[in-house]
Amino acid sequence: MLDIQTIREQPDRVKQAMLHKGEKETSIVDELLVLDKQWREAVAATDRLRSESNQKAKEIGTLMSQGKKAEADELIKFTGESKEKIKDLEEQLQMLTAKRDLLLYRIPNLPDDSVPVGHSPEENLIHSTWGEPISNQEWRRPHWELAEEKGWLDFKRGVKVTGAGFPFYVGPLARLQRALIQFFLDEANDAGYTELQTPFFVNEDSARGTGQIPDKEDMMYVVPRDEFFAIPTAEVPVTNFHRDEILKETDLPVKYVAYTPCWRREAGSYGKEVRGLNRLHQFDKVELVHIVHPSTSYDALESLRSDAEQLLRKLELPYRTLLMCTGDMGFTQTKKYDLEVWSPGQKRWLEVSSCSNFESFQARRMQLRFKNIEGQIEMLHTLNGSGLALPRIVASILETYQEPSGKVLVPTVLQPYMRAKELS
RNA sequence: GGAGAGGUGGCUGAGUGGUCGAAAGCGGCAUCCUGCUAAGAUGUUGAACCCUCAUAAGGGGUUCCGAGGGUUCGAAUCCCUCCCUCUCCGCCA
Repeated sequence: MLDIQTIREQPDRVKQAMLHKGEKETSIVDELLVLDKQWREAVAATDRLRSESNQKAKEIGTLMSQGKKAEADELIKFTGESKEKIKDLEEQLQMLTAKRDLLLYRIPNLPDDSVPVGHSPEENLIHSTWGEPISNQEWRRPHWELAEEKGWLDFKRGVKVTGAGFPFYVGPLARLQRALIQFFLDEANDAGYTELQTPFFVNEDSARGTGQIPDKEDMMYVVPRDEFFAIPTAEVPVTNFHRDEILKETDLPVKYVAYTPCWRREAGSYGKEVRGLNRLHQFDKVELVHIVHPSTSYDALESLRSDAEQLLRKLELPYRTLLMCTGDMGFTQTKKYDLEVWSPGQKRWLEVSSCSNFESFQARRMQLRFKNIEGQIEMLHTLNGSGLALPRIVASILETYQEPSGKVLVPTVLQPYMRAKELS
């Protein structure tokens, strides 16, 4: 959610940003400003009347204690009448607030000036590439073929037990995942992140805090009986950790890492894109979150990206980093990098991390603030990025470390965790 | 899951219908004092929103005593629903 102040003062800048983010209409900005004006007038009117009524109610108390019943009765008549009026005004105000907020929630975050303007994925900027993507090796098989043949991945039983998109990882592959999680967490700890183990279910307030509801409600699994949501990413519990809190400036920056499973309904996904481990309903992910002083959030974004990139480098998996253009980066971000790992068996890039700055967009919604050295209260900036999402890393390892014989080697950094040099 | 108790400001904790945004203590901050590892004195000290205003300082107003409703001219105080905490029982890794 944007600061209403920004919209009041720079409506044209907001409209421009909306167009750059691919919105077709900017008229809601004007609608919002009209409503905002009405809302403020209504607030003023309500407050004035209430003030008057409060004043009189106090006098009644005094008069009563002095035994001046007749005078008190007259005032009671007056306050009794204003009570009705206040009720009407309050109803009006509530309606205006709801309408205003509805529009406010529909206005996207403003892209940073360093973000390329564009409307399609083709306009994303290739920020950098690392390693040599393997091509011309037709013998390399996609991970699902190899892994199912070896019995390391069991989709069929996953379907039997739960449904599509809930595979079993068996033996070496289960251990590879555990090794990756451990490796990612250890690296993050070394880089100064505080590890959190979080709830895997959250309540409605938390889902709203990070913006999963109202608009992305359909992505989450719901536990109706207890009104919980299965988390679609650790971002939800981790960022909500400090919801409604005022941190001290001296505590900043705050950096968290958390491993969690993630559940996503992924309604509407199908076909080649979702083969094998490419897209699942349940997957594991290690998530990095920064909560920082507003003046440092863009430096934090670079450091977050670099932390995630280091993991791929240590795993020796060729990857590229994209700077997402305005139209491809989503509603809540001001700047976003995607990390894509090369999948030589599928001959395509797979997104394994997405590092974003939200500035105060999430923080405002969550009332996540800090008290600065002068004692004033300001919104914090939040950032997050995957470090990293497991299934596509596993896919890429199965294809990159594959040998013509079908043997799969273990990346050097994982060998101590796996206590083995190859998967078997 | 059953029975009981309770949820007040950064913390402890008073307050059971009117002058209570809330006593007191602790903590924090500021100043002063003291030459000794910290003590004392004085003052100050919650948040959100609206208006005023030079996007200053300051001022005015409204709301917030777990959350949401209700009763009342008036609610931290009374009633209802929900959430949470504690104690006992039950169950359980």
